[in-house]
Amino acid sequence: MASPRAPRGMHDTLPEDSELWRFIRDTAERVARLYDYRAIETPIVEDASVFLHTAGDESDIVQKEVYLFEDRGGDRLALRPEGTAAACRAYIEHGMSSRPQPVRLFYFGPFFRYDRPQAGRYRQLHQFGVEAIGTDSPAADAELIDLQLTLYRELGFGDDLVLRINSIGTAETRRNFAKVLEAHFIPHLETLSRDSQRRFETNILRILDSKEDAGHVAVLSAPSILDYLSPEDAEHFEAVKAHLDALGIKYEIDPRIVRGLDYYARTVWEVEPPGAGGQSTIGAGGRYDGLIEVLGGPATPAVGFATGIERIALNMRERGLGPTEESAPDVVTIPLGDRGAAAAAQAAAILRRADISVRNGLPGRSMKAAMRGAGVSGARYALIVGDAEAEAGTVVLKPLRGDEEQRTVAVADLGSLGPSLTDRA
RNA sequence: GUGGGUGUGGCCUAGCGGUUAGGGCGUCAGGUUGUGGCCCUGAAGAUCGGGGGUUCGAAUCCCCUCACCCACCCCA
Repeated sequence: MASPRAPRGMHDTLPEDSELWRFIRDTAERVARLYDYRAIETPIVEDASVFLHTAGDESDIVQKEVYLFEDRGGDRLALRPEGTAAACRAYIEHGMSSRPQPVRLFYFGPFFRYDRPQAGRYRQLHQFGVEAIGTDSPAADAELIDLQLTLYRELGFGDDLVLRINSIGTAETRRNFAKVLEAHFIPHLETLSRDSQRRFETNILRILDSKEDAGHVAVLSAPSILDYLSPEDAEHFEAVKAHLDALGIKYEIDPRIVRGLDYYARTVWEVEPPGAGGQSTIGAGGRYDGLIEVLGGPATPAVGFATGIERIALNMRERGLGPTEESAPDVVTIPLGDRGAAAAAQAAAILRRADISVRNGLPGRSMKAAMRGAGVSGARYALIVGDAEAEAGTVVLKPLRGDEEQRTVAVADLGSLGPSLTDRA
């Protein structure tokens, strides 16, 4: 019988990968706190309506990408496909509108989308997301972008990442703009790709984003949504740009960035590595001024972004970024004989209390094999404990690097040796 | 959902109709009596993703299927 495997599109994070992951997570949380954002954890499962109503029941997202199930009590639940709606649900549920606004939140965790896996796209994915709920200030948009870029910088990315921003106004703006696009594309419909012809019916804004027709004259000459913004929206966008300029943040304005869902408003942005194609966006954000209301809360403007950890890790590996040192214990014990094994375990306990990491060698191996293991481990010291040492209440401390001589140490003195046995600062 | 590529011990991989299916890494054990990382020797470990066919004979050819990868679609 075939052994079970991890579900399609879902992966194990092995010890050798977890080092990088922990670095990313620690850095993300550190940066978020630098901006005074605080962690929120929401359930991995939500009432299905949290995601279905917000995304719109007819969208592809809901139709095929949400993991839906009924629990034993008959409740309709969904594995969370994203974090923003869940954070908003919590904001409403806990009356956070009566806290000082905006409420600044961040989260880091797994999300689930029933997609066909490919490079940088998985069914279980991890995101770090940051939300500022309860403000329509363009300064908040800029703060989130700044935070996001600071994170990438702290992770070691250079300034070659491309930030593209756009404003998509309100749902009404987009409805009007769709009509303009319709009129623009109708004469060219015949010469556009099949895909674009389909998009003409389903989501005309996405024709602008078509890979196939990227060079098509009709796409190149298409009107820009920026010319159809309301005066207030245009002013807001100008303010966002001014804040970015003040922060010294470079950006490209890309009127082809669109978001289909109604609750999006005004600013949207994406960050991607230069020259990359395919599933390359490593993080995207935007304003969702209508979402809280859709979820049954008070009309509340908000802005946020989320960034994919797998894609960050992918890019970091390509660039050779992240922690380089393999993790190794400070000390490996080499027990010889039964009494030695008992004494070695006791010595290990003393060292650990002094914050020295110790791999306690298990008895039964030849000394040669045990020493070989200690050498391969990368540890700084081997601690040899045989019956003779056990008898005398001592251990032999042998440096594994450098040419320092080994010495015999009283067990009682091990604790005070403390810091001298570790690399750590 | 659509299209393409790949599938040999834990990992990388040779073999492409007749081989005891070979190698490297890793693992484990030895290299004399209590001392390592290199080196040497040995061992365990694959029936070649799964199923069905063609053939005297298949890891090697054909069909189906599954998985992975890549691209499209979509991307909250």
